[in-house]
Amino acid sequence: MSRPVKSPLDAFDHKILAILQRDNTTPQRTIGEAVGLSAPAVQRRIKRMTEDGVIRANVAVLDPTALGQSITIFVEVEVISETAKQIEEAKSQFAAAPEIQQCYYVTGEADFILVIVVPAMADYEALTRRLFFGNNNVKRFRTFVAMDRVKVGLSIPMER
Amino acid sequence: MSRPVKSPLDAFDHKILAILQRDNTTPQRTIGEAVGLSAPAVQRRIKRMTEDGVIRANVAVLDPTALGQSITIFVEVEVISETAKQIEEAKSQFAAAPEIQQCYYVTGEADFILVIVVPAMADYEALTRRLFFGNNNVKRFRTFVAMDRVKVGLSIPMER
DNA sequence: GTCGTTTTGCAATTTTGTTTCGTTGGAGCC
DNA sequence: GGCTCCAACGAAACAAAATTGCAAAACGAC
Repeated sequence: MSRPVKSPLDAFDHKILAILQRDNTTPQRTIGEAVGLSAPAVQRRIKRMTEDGVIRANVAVLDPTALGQSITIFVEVEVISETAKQIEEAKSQFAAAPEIQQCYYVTGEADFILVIVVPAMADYEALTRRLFFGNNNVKRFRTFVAMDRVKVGLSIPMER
Repeated sequence: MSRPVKSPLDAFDHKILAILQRDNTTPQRTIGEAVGLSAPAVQRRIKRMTEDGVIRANVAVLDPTALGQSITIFVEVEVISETAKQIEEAKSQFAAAPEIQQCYYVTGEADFILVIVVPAMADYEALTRRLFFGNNNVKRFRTFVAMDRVKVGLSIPMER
């Protein structure tokens, strides 16, 4: 972890972020016009927010079906022992699996919720054997197969 | 919507995509060196894949906590009637809510799984009133609050 | 009001993206 | 084989965007 020495974000920053999280290929000059700043000013703000960790990454979003990775699966995992050590172990194990796109540690009837993308059911089966059946701290897991990815994004709504 | 006339992706394309989905600010020249192509060749491939819809978007990933949107919530929704019309209605309703980042139509004990990000619990409560209690086709919903976003991404594993 | 700090805009520079164009390599055909 | 056609390539020229340096304006503290 680096050092997130956050300066507060003002209205300019919010507008810039709103644009970038929709399309980060937008030229700084265009952003500048949209928010009422010069291109260098925009650039400095982007740099600052990147260093502060407000902007975590700049990525291309791909279509899974175009890559033969057409199955999306949700899994609720319930563990047996919830000691700090065991939880950390589970977290790092889940984080390390490339098929696992998202992993959350949650309250409620489950302990972890995973979002998994695989080419075929056989791959998911192999994954369950490795991650769940091969882990004796996993009490139970429930699988949900996505029939339709109605909406997929990481965009954060920005009011103002 | 244009026409996604997909050409098959070769090994070069895969390598390029792998780089772009990790960091799409990587210069084309650098990508070219990494994959063994010239910058224009890389540029043409990126353009083609964008037109074909393989590359869906280019976005900045923001840190929700830096924006005061610190609560991530999962919801499993079960509906009463599963006619095509009702399902479509639910889909468009969920897709329209900005707080809902992801929505999947799934098989299993639930019908929909939602990933929601809100500033505070009060906002989620308001949302439940609007979306679930205000919709008489919703039979039941289960809420999971994320204590830790262990891993969050949309990166698709690319073998080869 | 004055000083010091911060942030800005402009202009010059550097880097990156894009287009042009001539060449190469392969598929299909005579 | 020899031929054309087509698709993709790379080198170089070109256009656009990002980045840097610097002086001026805006903001705060005193």
